[in-house]
Amino acid sequence: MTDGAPGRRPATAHEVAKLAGVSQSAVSRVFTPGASVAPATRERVVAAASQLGYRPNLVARSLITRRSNLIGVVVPGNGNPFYQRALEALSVAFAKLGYGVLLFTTDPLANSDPILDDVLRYRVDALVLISTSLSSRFAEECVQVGLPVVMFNRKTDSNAASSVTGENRLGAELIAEFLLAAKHRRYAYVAGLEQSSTSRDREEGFMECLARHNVKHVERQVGHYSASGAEKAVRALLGSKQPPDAIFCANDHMALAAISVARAEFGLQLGSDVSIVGFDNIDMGSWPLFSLTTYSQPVGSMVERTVDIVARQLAGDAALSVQEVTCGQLIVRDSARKPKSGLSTQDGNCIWTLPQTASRAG
Amino acid sequence: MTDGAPGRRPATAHEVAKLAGVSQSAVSRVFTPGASVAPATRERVVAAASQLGYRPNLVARSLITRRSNLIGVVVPGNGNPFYQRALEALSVAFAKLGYGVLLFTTDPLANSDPILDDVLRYRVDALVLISTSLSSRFAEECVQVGLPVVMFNRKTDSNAASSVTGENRLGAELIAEFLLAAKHRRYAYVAGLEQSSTSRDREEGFMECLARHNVKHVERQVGHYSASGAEKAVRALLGSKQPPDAIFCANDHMALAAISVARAEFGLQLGSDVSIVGFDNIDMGSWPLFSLTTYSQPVGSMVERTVDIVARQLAGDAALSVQEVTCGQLIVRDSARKPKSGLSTQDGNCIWTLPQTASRAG
DNA sequence: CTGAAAGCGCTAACAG
DNA sequence: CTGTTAGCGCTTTCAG
Repeated sequence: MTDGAPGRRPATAHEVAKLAGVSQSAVSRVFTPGASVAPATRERVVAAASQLGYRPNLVARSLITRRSNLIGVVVPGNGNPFYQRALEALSVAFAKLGYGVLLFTTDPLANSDPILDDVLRYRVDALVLISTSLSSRFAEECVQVGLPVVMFNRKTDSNAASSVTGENRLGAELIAEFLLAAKHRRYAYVAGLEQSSTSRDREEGFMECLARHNVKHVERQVGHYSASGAEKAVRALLGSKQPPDAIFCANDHMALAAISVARAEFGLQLGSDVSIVGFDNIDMGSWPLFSLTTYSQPVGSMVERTVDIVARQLAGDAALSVQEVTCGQLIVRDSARKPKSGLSTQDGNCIWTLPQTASRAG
Repeated sequence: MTDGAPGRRPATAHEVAKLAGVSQSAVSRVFTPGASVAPATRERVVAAASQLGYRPNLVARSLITRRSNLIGVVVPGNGNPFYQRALEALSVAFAKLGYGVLLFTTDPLANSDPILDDVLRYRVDALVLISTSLSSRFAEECVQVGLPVVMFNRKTDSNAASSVTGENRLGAELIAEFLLAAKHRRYAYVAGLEQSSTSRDREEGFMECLARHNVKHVERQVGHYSASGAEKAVRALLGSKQPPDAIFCANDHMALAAISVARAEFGLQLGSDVSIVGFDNIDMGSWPLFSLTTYSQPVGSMVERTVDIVARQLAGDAALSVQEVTCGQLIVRDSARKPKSGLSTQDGNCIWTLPQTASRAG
């Protein structure tokens, strides 16, 4: 009832039409959402279609509508769980809107220029760049060709493409305030990738806030957003003569690796011997073993915003470029020493906000 | 030099032909790998093409070649790092062969039947099912329609579709032998999903081997392959009156969550108070904090095999259904107590093999 | 509401 | 080696 022969090629609208005794365009209409077809006709077509196992060929449809219904999504293949979640959510959200996700994984090591060609050849309707380290020229080239681009968790200097990011600067500042309030002595930052706008913004927020509070020296290492990079960075930090007692890692993935090293290799107690804070709030951070203090980036809303921007651009009624910032919170757990005040509870999480009394330079 | 107007639609072969003063088919040939074109012609076409920023429209090509150059990949959205790695590797490998990856994420909770429709509509050339819990009818339906299907890390009873799996049974048996050799007393298994062939095979291997050695009672919990599921399972296990001292989790993702709970909530010392073993050998298992003993599934070779099967099927010269098993090893770290003998080193890992003296029933 | 006709951009025989 | 001629399977006017 669903197919003819095993290996036969898929039924066409033409064949359905013949079987149903109608014209091929009638078949097309039945499978076009807004078209008007007589109930009787529709019924016969549907019957014939299901008998033949017919499904409209999206390729053919794309050719004429000039819409592939495909969204290209570019993800760096570095094992960051935050991207996994984002990708999962994007995929589900786009599917719900009838779009397919064409996945491109950038090898963090190799040159990823050919991806542009692939993307353009496949005629994707839009492109989502998940915080990848592609040259910023990339996005601009796409925009120039008229391809809507949304950068997820990243920005470029020129605001040619839209972007959805978390509160990188603000979050990092708050983390600095938080660590200061708990009276740490020696601070360190573990950067992601040097080219990454996200890592830079977080670093600036962190460093500048510390500077405002007269912290002169802040240790710095680069973790390349990878677990092994973070491990090395933290070994260097904690192995030095005057190890820091407060480490801010540019993202959770690195923060977890940092905790692993601090505990297992240096025998340190998190939250007392050393404080480690991350950024993202990935699921694993809440595992009792890590209990990571972190500034959250709400994947759900970020994905929502992203999908929304794409949808609006595709509908044609949107500005060409939007910069969205989604709000997060400082989620307090046990990986960092806690200040006396400023703590409260929200949605089952302990969060920290800057007490009124403290000064907050703009 | 790469484009005409900003928002204009992409150049067509026709336009390139006009500009180059050749026929449209000449343009087509220039962009077809094996075609014969006079050097002079090629040059003019290439020049015109680059001036117009022309790239062949894969959609149009697909329509006529009846090949979308798209491989559908279905992944369960449960945050398992093993799948993330597999997906990354598959994506890179297929890209290298000129295929795009169309991603489908199954919501572990929701019904995923509509995916079949999507997949078929997009006319993907082949389908890779990453150990998803889709009804086994799914794969069979695809095969019946003539769509090549490879199951990654999973099998169905009917061998209609090809599959690439690790040594589930053998690995689990070896784990049992390993735990027995280290003289544990009370054994437990944390299952994945009940429907999962992978979890069942591992359970069978584990249980039967223990039974052969006269272990009567083995505790059992279901972790649903999720971190939170595993946490619950382990709490139940370790919170009981007679907690097990040897726990085999159906995969690493759950094993890590289990370790987290055992250490942080029960204050247990891994490898002495309790032994936890996983399956997969994901990167995080080697983090010093976890130091997970596990049976490895080599993602690299599994992906290679998968891509190879797909490629062969697409080339037409392959058997319709192949069942491949890729070999792994028992990687010994510190999360489980070690036996006296059988340990050796390989590729920087400590591995365990069954000492000759012990009996090994078939 | 329905059918006929004209393509979407490209590949694949064919003659030349 | 090159141009001409048919379509691939579908959407979309346009008459009826």
